[in-house]
Amino acid sequence: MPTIGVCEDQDSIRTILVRGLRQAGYDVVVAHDGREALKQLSPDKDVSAIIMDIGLPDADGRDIVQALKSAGQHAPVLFLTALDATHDHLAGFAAGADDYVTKPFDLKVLLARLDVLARRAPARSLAAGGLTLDPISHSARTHAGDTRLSPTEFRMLAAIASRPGEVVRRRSVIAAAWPDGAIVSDNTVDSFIRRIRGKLRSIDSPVEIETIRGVGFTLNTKVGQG
Amino acid sequence: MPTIGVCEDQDSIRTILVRGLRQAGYDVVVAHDGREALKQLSPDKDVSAIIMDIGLPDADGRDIVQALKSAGQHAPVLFLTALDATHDHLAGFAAGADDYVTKPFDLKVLLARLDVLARRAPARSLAAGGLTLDPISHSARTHAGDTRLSPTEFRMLAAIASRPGEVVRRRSVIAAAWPDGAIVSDNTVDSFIRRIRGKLRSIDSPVEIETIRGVGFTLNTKVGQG
DNA sequence: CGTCCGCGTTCAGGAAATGTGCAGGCGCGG
DNA sequence: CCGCGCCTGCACATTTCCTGAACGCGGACG
Repeated sequence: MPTIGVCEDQDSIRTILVRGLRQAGYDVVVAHDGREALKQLSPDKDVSAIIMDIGLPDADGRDIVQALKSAGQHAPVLFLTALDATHDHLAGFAAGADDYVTKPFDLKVLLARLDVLARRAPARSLAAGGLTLDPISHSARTHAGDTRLSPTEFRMLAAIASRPGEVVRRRSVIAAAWPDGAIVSDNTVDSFIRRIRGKLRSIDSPVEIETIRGVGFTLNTKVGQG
Repeated sequence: MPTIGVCEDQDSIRTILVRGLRQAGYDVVVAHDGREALKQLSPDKDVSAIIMDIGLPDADGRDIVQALKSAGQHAPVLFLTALDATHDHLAGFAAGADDYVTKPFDLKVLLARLDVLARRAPARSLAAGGLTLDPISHSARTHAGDTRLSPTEFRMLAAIASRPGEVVRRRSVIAAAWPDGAIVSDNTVDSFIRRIRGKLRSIDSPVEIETIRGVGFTLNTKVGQG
């Protein structure tokens, strides 16, 4: 579920990275050069960490990182580069690196280092109108307490709560909560919605799931509450 | 003035570290072995980061770190060791490392990495209250007594207890308790969890291992207890 | 050399949580 | 007033986990 940004111009390395990250369960945003990185990794993009090459064709990766940071992108950065000298390391950290790995690199070790960075990043708890979702423990919390959701329940609720006010179609809910291509009857979705509603009620949630007949669901703040 | 904890048994290296750190403007707390580290770096000591050797004379540095973390010491940890193999790196990160540097090392680079760690505010308050792990004797202690754990049992418990409140995935548990690449059936993990639970019960532990179905395990304070 | 014991592993059975979907009724919208 | 879509309560299948026990391997020990 967490997303990693990758900026690397060499095809072979980029492929290894992307494949490894996906296999490890990350979503990946890819950029092939600095220009693209500035767009793909802009501060509004929600990435947990960034892997940045230094020797890009159109810019110095360190400059890109500094530009991103000054623009407000605070995700931790891991430089991945062939530059191994002491002053290269120091320059990398001076540019705002959170980690610095030299090529050739060990994919497993890189993933472990990335885990550390992603874990450090402020827990991306999804909050909407007094309801807080904790993706780590699969739980939902309000002022009145918290409740644990099953994996499927949590994915469904997260899909709906991540777009408060908007209407989320049944298709979207299914796509978010079930593996690709899964065949799920509408009735099953309804069943889950019912259970989630029950759990939200049990913790006196200030928001509720509203049904948009014939379309899908939406998250609404309850009347008479905050 | 930030303080750095250093645990290293080799005189030459320890001297270089301490001198370099002092010159860089840090206060330094020194330990020569695991036993001393447990005292000098206890959770009430306010250190910004810890440099830990793995090959200590009286214990494994990784076990020391996990014991410290389960006791509530959440300062970031940098392992400094001669163990360079992939599985050594992975074992280090599985044990809760925030960085991992191999000897021989470049002092300037190490200081730069330390800067990155020390800059981060850990801001954790949770502790596995009432349960103390002793990495030297591989035992767990409460007010009611103590019990010995097998090496695997201890590493599993340490992995879970070193992150109180967080959910530790099965994968992480396996990564922390078994060598890299080991094929461990879920059933085996369950079996160990059961034995650990039994031992915790036998010493009337105020905390217990709770399973998060489909995800992993977490350390919880028992209801009705402190 | 044989025995015992600690340790890691595995199995079978059952319990519990979760995923799925039926049947019937209610209510919204036309 | 009708029909479809949604809600509810329930039953069933499946997955995941717990329990109790046993096995094999190796080291310690006599």
